[in-house]
Amino acid sequence: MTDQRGGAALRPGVTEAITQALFEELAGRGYAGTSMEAVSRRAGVGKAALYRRWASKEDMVLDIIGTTVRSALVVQPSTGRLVSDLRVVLEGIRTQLAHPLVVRIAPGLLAESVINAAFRNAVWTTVAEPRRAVVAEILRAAVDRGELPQDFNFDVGIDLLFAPLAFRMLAFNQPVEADYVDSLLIATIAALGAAREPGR
Amino acid sequence: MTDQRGGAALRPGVTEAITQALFEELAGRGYAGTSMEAVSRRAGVGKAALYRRWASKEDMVLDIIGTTVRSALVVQPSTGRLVSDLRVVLEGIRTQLAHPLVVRIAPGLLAESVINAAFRNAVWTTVAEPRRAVVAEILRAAVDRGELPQDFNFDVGIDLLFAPLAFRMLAFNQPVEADYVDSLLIATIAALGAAREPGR
Amino acid sequence: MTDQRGGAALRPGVTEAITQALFEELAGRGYAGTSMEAVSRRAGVGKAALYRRWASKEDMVLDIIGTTVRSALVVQPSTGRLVSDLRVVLEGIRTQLAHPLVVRIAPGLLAESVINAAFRNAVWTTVAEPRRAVVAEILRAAVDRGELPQDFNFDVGIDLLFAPLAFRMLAFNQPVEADYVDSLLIATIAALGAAREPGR
Amino acid sequence: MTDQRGGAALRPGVTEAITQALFEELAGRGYAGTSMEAVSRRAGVGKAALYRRWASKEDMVLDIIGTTVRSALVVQPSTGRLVSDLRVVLEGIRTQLAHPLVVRIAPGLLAESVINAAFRNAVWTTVAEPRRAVVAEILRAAVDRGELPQDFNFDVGIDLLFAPLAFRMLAFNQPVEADYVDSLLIATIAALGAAREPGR
DNA sequence: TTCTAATCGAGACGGTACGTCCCGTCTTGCC
DNA sequence: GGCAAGACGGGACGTACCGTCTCGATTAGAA
Repeated sequence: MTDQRGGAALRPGVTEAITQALFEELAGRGYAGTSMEAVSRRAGVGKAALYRRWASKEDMVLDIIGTTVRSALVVQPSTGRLVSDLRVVLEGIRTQLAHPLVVRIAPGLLAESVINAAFRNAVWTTVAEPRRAVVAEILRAAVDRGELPQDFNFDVGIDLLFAPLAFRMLAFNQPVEADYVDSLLIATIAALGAAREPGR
Repeated sequence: MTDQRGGAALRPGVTEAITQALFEELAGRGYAGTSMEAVSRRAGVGKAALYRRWASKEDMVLDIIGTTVRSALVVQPSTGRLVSDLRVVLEGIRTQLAHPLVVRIAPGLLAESVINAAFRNAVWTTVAEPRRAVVAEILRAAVDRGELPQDFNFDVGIDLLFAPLAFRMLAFNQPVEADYVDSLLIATIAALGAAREPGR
Repeated sequence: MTDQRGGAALRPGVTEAITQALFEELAGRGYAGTSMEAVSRRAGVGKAALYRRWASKEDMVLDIIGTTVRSALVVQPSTGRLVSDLRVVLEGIRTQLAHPLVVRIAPGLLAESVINAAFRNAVWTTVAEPRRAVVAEILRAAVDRGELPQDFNFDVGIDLLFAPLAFRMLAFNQPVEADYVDSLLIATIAALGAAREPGR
Repeated sequence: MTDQRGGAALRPGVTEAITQALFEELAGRGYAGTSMEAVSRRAGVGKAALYRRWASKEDMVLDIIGTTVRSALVVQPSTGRLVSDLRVVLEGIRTQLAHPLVVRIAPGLLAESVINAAFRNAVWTTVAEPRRAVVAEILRAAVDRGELPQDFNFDVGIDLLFAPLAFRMLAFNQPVEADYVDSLLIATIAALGAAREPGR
């Protein structure tokens, strides 16, 4: 967003109205079905007010969603035991993905990120990376404690934890209950011990 | 497509030209960026020729892609050992997903299926289901041989095998080499023994 | 229409059905609004049946209408007096133009003839010319009898008789009663005596 | 055309470009052959720019042509003598109808007015009526001066003056020289004295 | 009677235009 | 200069006809 110089500043009330309208449109029509026209109409705002703030729909959505996602932090648990730490994280992820607004908005964003490189990078950076980092730290501590082998394969390990959950919930929109997470966790814990770097 | 009665039949050459053009458009612009207008233009065909065959873009893509996917069968391996059976299947999936045309077309289709229920069902039925069935049979045989526990959790198990691969390749477009499959396989095999029904 | 050799001849029943359908379409939608598609549909006939008989819509309409018009002959009156001869002709024209089918079809044909040279020539030849010829003969006889001057201007004279009637009824679709013809006739008779060749 | 309230006004330059393009299309292809698509293309303008100004082709043509025609006023002559007043008017009409642009555009408009009631009314109101009014006033003055009878039939009289000229030039596209007008005038003057109301 | 070729209906074919919608940009006039 | 409103050029939408072409299935004159 522009920082003002001589003239009038962007009015915050307008930005809020746009943000509100964007969420409603995304929830109701998905990312692809959301038009700048419709957002400006719903916000009771001129189209120029949108383009004055962001260069494109992509820009606007990444900015607004990014801000929201960054504020929904993932806690870094440290119970001292691998299984309970992971349970906290996975259950947190599941809860976030099951939130009604996320259920309706996230798939469209994933859809766009699948196609759109800029979008994908933004999603990876603001959504995936921080969550992977939390798990990476948990796993690193487990390696240090000897709960996991020294040549532990972090990529495969983290994928095994996140991918089933994310794929089920986002790509195929299937409801996932807490005991799926339990089963997943038990199985994955077993897997982690075997996940090693390929050229060992 | 209609089977004729008295009148003129849809000409196969035209259908072929459209199919060819559709693949090129999908590869070049993605599902969302593909327009009926552009397909008809590229195929050197009137727009009516498209609408005579399919009611909508969705219809057309699902029909043409569905036909192609159904013809790309997944072999049912039976080496008698769990690990080698799974390696065949996973490596087959990886190879299919790494095909240049699939790399460029599939993400857009996944994107649409994330948003569009009809699309999602079609993708689940023609793409996911048959591949999951192949793995389910392998796992069933392993249970029968005693390689896996009686209360083995098929859903979690199959997810563990497919999701990491699919999520990496489709959602985040990351290249996956054969040794990722190796690591994944080794880890997953260990996991499978622990994947049981929740209420055990 | 083709002369046959070995194969089948154009079936008269089909031609009749087309003729019937054409009149209905012309009456209902005008010349411009009449499509070959609609005619073939209404006639319960393939489009090819039309194009096998005529090269175009223009061709078809000129042929069918021309045949009908030629059969609606204008009688050549000879009462021996100018005024009564003209009254017979003008009243005949008025009656023809007032016929419900003519009211609904003729304007569209005039419309097309205004634009389309081939059409205009056909209308001039099959419709205007014979009627002008009848009046010309009446006027010629009147000149011979001394009722009109030797240097009588036939073009202007005939125009004066026909144009007001035709313009009112065809171009502006205004109803014309018999006493308009009376007034017109009385005035025109007076005019005719004064209609002479310009370079007299 | 709307008068603005809060938003953006229709830009006059665009309207001019459309007007220019419309005249060229009408002259080149006639009313029926003129498409909105072609006008927008020739004007270098989006189709929406047309539909923002007018609801349809009919609307657009009536508005643009009407404006032009209204600006081409007919002078009201008053030489004090019937024959010279009428000569001025008729010669003016002939000159207008002989203008190359009118020759190419007017017939198509007459054609449409023959078919289309709204069009016909507009043509009658903006084109015919004012010209008839001019002549009516001339004739009224002649009645007042005693040059024409008290029960003079204005309808027939005005028709006799205009119809031959208009029918020749518009319906049959025949060139009309000044001496045709002379002959017509002389004959018609004679007729006018005899044109009376039917039930006298 | 069989042959044979043009007829028939139906409708697919490549096009063009329709009138609408939305894109992202530009313009106007008020605050 | 921000703002609401909305016009701007552009392009895709799905539909309707255009005039031509392609089917099998009659149909009727010539052999």
